[in-house]
Amino acid sequence: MEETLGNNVRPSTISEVAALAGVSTGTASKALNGRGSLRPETRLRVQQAAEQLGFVANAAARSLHSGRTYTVGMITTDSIGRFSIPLMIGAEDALGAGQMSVFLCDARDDPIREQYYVRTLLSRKVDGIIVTGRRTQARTPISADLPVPVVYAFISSSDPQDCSVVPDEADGARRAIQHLLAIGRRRIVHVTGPEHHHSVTVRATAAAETLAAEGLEPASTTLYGEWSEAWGRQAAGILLSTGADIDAVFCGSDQIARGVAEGLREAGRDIPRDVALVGFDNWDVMVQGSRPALTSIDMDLEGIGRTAAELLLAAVNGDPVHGQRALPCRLVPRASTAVPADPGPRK
Amino acid sequence: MEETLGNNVRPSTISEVAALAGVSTGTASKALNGRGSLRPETRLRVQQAAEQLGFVANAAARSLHSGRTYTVGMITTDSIGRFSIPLMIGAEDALGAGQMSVFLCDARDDPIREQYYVRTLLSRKVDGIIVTGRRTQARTPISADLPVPVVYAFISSSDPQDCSVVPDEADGARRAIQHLLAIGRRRIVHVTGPEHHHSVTVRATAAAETLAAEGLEPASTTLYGEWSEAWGRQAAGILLSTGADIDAVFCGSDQIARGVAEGLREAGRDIPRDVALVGFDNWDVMVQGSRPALTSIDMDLEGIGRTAAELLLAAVNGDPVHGQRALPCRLVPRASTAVPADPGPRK
DNA sequence: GAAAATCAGGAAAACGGTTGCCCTGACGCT
DNA sequence: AGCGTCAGGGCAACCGTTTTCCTGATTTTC
Repeated sequence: MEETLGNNVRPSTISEVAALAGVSTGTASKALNGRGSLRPETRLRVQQAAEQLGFVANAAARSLHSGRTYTVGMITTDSIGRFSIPLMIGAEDALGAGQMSVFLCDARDDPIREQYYVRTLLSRKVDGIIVTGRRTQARTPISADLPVPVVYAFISSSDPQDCSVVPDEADGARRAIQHLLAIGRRRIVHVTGPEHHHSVTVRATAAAETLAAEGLEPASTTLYGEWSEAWGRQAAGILLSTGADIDAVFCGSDQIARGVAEGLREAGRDIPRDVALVGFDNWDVMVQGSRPALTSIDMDLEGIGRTAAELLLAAVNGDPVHGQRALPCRLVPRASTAVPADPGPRK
Repeated sequence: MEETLGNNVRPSTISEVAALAGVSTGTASKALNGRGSLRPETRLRVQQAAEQLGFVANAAARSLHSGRTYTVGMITTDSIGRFSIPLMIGAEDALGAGQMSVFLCDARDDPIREQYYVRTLLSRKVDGIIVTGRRTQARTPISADLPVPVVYAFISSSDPQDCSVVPDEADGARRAIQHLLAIGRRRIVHVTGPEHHHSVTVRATAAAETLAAEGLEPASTTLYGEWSEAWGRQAAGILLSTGADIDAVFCGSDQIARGVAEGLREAGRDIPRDVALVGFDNWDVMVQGSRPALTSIDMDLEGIGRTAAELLLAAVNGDPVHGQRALPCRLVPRASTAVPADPGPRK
């Protein structure tokens, strides 16, 4: 009863195909791979036999001979999270198109686990490894002298010789400020995350420089806090209570921006009329849930994943790229910076 | 310059190890795997040679012989999303502990892609396949008569003989209602997602039945809408304008609950004093961002992923389990149902 | 001290597929 | 008729590892 259904359940081998087609295994192989010189009729006969048996070549056996596995490992250093997913999607996209399969390894920020995974991946003879993680800050390389190419995505390697693909966060901050300037705001303040976070300092610095380049000063000292909505609400309170004269806030994350939006709105400030707001990350659920919808900076994580995968493929094919590549960000305009004069953000 | 660093870069084979240790490859294999009868001294010599060369056994060659690859495929039917991640983490957890590696396949809801991936996985001779997806609704099996076991996680297969692990959503709804009853609420209404969504009907039915079992009727007809905060806010407006006399709302998702919370709060209603609120999903960013923090139903997605992986491992080891397994939900109490009398939710 | 038992390790055959080389036979040419 | 050419397809080596079988050598046993 159990297995009444199964007929072609047992995977068949090329010798069975060959036998059915009445040829040798070598000939069968050539027929299926379009090699050698065979009569079209023979080729067809083998193909039909393979079809009939549901034959699928054993990748292990094949790779044993070719040395290539068409497989890569993807190590995410901290648990698979909001940032890792788009990166993985992007990478998987580019690799899948290249007929590669992906080994998923979640190292959970544990170096031991990570080394274990590297070892496993090497035993599986992956053609390459992609390392991703939550923070853009540089990390120590996963291992020196690996027999396969490695590309870091989002996270970067502290070894400048390693290939890393990261978002140009300074570019993102610059775009945010320039956008606010473009809609006529001049009294701009920056509310962001923890002061010692790499992304925070990069973005804050770029924001300040962009203002300075226009001969402007921040409307208030930059507010550092946590990556949370609660901090955003608190920051709004601070801005209101100090009576700072502001007409725009650039936030270090969408969550913070959403908190700021709530805080300001509840105090009767209109967004964007009184205060325009720009977030960072372009996290759909935050930018859409916020009232009004948030203008935000998109780091194009999927693009980063895709680029990393493409560079890895290039390296696998003997064209290694060294050093860090920073990909530009994109500003996505929404209601929180839609000025009255403007009929609204373009679709 | 390029490769000055690499010394042990080329992966070494067991015959190199054997040569270095002065034994045959067979003996080297035995030494490294603890097989056969060898002099301790010989064993050690081989191990040191392997260490020195950084030898890692080629998994392809090994699996060619053993027939096992210690590899499973994980197909996520719709794009890797909020639901798939915890599932994947759970599965990866259970599999990693079992020394298995995971092939990640994102089929993006495309049947063609899915079949392509199944084929690829079979060619890679995975020991089994886990299928996950966003909806809990049953789906057609990925393929009939596969030579390897398949387990569905979160999503379920329409073939009752297939092994599926799903959340017991009715149980979740029951817990939500019982919790509200336990804190003394009697005039309860259900606000949820699209009427024809499988999860929606299951939860709504269970909620109504639980109320009925207590001899209660819903305080208002169930409100069906979208899975969004905006709909939650709108629903709050409807409840307020119809003047329904309610003291609790059970929502079909945390996003809806958050919207309801905002809507009610802005109308001056106090949560939980006037109206208690329970969400569904226990999505951290929503339950924490909401004011007050949301009591929610947790489907234990990680547990589902883990269980699915465990069942798959069992099947791989010759202990197949058929049919559907529904895992209970868990209510996570937070401020939105913390009644004044109660000193607050237990940590 | 010889036969038997035990131990250590080597040789070789798998696993499944690919590929270079070689053989065979048909055909065309002189 | 005899030779060369070439298409078609078989043979066998090889990829890296495991495992079975087997052979010497050593130890045990009577």
